[in-house]
Amino acid sequence: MRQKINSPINFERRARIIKAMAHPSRLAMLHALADGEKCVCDLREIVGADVSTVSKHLLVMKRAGLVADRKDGLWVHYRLRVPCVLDFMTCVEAVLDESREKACCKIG
Amino acid sequence: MRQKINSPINFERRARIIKAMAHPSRLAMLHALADGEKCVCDLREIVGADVSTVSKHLLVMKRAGLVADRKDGLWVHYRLRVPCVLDFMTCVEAVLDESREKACCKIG
DNA sequence: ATACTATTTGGTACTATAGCCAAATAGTCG
DNA sequence: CGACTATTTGGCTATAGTACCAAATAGTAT
Repeated sequence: MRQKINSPINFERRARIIKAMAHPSRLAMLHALADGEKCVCDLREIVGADVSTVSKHLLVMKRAGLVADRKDGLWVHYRLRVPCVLDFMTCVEAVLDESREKACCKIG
Repeated sequence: MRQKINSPINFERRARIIKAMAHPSRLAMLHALADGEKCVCDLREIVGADVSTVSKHLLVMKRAGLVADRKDGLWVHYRLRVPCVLDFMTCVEAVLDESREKACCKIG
């Protein structure tokens, strides 16, 4: 049975997913995964943090359902599970643009 | 001059916006604002928290550029500034669906 | 000015998140 | 097995976010 769109429980579930994206390093990783899966070591280089930190970030995103992993020998490869999350960035940029407009160019 | 799409500073800016959405009450408010502006008192009823809490949530979203406010006598009306943020919910639901599928119906 | 209403701000207690180091686990290769 | 590499986990500290109450602010109306 489907939840009502505006039931509190639904907002909690959605917030968990959105929260899992709400970190610069995690956004950078999602962006990097756009062109295919990457091992933790690759992602570590991209975000430039301790491997353990990166691993924990990935766990957060995995639990949220944003990424999936695949073990291959010593390496664990992560991949985007629902690529549409990246499309959202266009809208996020629109928020930034709108803010810039209001901050610098509006008269009165 | 435009920032490179994957510059660290850009991920920070985007994370700030996404973080401002990453709370059940704030999502509920954004959803409620879809059909036009609402006063703080309306939003308070919708989320069922202390007015001061609601006010602080709104400040977070205002600073992020998600909502704008307009004073009218005693009331302050908030409105969505960039409605496309709500379109993202379709994708968030896809993440939830994908998770449900993997959890319950996949064989092997 | 006083009484009243809507909203914001300050303070504080509580919980959650992030980062790093060190240690544990898992797999490869000689 | 022992040495080595990739990743995860545990533990700790620092920082950030949340919620409520109480007090301050702002506007209306008498």
